[in-house]
Amino acid sequence: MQDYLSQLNEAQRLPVLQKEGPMIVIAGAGSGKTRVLTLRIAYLMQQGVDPFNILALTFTNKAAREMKKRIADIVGQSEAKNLWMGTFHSVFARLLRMEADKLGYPSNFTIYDSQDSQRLTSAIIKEMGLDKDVYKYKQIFSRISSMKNNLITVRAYFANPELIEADEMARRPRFGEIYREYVERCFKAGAMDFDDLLLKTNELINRFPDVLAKYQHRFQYILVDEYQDTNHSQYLIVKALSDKFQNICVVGDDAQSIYAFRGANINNILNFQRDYDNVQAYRLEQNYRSTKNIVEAANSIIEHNKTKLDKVVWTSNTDGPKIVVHRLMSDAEEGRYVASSIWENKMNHQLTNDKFAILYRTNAQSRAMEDALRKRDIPYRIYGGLSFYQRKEVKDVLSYLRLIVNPKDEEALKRVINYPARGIGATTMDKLIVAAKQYDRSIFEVIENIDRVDININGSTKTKLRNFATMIKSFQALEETQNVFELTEYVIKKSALLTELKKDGTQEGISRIENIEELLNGMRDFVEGQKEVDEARGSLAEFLEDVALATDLDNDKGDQDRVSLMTIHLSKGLEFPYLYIVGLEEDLFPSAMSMNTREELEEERRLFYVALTRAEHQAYLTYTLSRYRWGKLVDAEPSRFINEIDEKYLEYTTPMDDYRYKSALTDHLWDEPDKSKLRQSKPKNGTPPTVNKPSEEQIRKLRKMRPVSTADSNANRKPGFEGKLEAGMIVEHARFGRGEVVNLEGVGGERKAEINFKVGGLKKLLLRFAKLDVVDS
DNA sequence: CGGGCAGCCATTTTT
DNA sequence: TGGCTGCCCG
Repeated sequence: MQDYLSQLNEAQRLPVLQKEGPMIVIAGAGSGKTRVLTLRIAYLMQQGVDPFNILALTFTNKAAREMKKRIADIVGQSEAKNLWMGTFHSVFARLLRMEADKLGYPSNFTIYDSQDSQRLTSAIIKEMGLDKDVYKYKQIFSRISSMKNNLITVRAYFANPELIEADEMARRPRFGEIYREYVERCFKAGAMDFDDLLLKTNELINRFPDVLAKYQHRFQYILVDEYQDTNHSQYLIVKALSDKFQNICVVGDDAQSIYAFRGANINNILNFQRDYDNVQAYRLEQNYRSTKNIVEAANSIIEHNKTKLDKVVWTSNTDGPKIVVHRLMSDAEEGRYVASSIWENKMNHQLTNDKFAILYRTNAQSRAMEDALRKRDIPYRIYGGLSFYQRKEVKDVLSYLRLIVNPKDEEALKRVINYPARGIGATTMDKLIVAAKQYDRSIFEVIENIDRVDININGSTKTKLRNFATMIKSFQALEETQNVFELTEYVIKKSALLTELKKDGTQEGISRIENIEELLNGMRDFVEGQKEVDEARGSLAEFLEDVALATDLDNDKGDQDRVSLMTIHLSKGLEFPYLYIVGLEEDLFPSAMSMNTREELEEERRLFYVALTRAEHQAYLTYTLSRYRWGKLVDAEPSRFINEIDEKYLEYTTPMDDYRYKSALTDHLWDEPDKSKLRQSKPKNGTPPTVNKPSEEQIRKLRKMRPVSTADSNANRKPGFEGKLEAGMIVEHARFGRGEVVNLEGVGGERKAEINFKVGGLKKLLLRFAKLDVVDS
């Protein structure tokens, strides 16, 4: 242990050695906070604290696993395995299983993932006969979620006239009813959604003081990682549990708070010192991860934020190369640039693929990168998007299993009752749902009692229903004796699911079967793992819980040597020697949807800060002048964030030659109103890229950003041109010839001139495209 | 009831 | 552009 402690710097050692009392560790990016947390826990155990009395909450399961492993290395596996460590969701799911009966839930309750939740919301909206264009299920569900995260139960909602009025104003007066039905349906299905895992925990400790006392006593030492990303519900749980002993240690970085959109409250970390008495505050400011250039560039970004704690991250690492900024014409070209840059770096520095990561703001951006990497035969792995367990075929299998554990699980039932097709269609389902409501039973119970229920379903359909119920019950019987792997193999055969998939001989069909095989492999590993740990928890139920709470990142077996592709959100906590941050464009990053308030923009900026601080050695920033969005080619402007980095850390590498364009190819682009042609003219991969002329404004910006360029003189246009244009001027257009400017409108990149051409007549041209020369003013 | 087709919507981020 | 829903016909 002493060995480990001696590896820490002074700032890191203090929070490790302070055994008791509330403390906050403000940990800058790359400052070794995981080490502090790990060693703090190990140290506590070495000081005689029972691991059963330590609760450590992390942001991802993967983080928990890794930390547990490191602790095991220090104190031994047998001790470490008794730690309560995991995400909020997994820890409290486990706790709720033990206490479920108090809340009227079965201990084998199902966990609805967000897809289940959204489907249920959608079904309710439909059943209530509401207009789906007014009541958009995603929006409605996200409001339900935010209610829950703020502990506004259905009852609290109806007791709050302001909330009701807000929904009336938003023209969705029946939100409250949807909310109520949603909650009831979940309860009847024996299901909790993600937010329930926190909400019900709160309910449990509020309603049952003895239960609270029990867990306060159990969790004498509490540690919370990534505290800046906790929401109100999580905050309250931590507050309540730590209230008795006040041995609470929270770690985080306000500059990396990026989950406000899902209810995270940055004030939790900003106000921590007000919430507890005699808080010890520690700061970890030395960065061990990145070069000086990267650290200081990141500092210069976050400087632009108003809301932040006082902290200066520094490093004694070398300067390292400057951050490369590169402009491209299109998203496809951006992909090619990144791929070839990775390839060059690999060659020049003898690097493996796993030294590289590509980060983007939205999942949709991955495609261009994938295409380019594939063309160069660079292996990659995409994180996020659909997790493995959310793929249709995998979820179908899991739904059968869920039904075995909990036949009341409505969402699982709806998925599989007619897949593979067994003649139980929508009409029958509707009738069953109505009957379930009428008898106040689950759908499965109605099916089980189909002969005793007054229901308008014909005889042959009833038989089909009976067969279905019998099949599920036979699976249940088998669960007693078989492990997850064996059971699942049996289920996919008996349910005819495998046969159904085999019918489809297409590439996708084959890959579906492969995915199911993969699932089975995972199950085999799980079964093996269980034998080792000898944890006697119900293994199917436990498997399903792991799966429900697993993220894509968790599923990573750290396999092979691949380039990582992921959203910036997912990259939090990771690090890569070579990092590409792509799509640095206004409206994309920062996102057009997050620029309405200062708070939103600051969160985007923190996101950029997180992105850049993932880089260890070299970072690349790219942006394009146009990109496909919603299947349409749209113009783009460089992100303001590029300008916010102090220039001295940047190197602009875009050659000015890019601006040369072939007029034959692009002539028709000059008449702006018809943008559709622009789309059609987009060359396929492999042909020389069409080059859109950048706007004067863009050129000006680039100039400003690139003081030492020699290529500037090659620019074929005078800057600031559009500003000089006035009504009455005579101009010459490359294609339309001479004309007189009659009117000007718009600003910046949107500025247009109305010109009366001698030959072509009156036309409106976007100045950023129009190639005009002033002939006479 | 099932399959096929057409039209619609979507892209901000996720436990 | 692509994935999903809803409608229509067999």
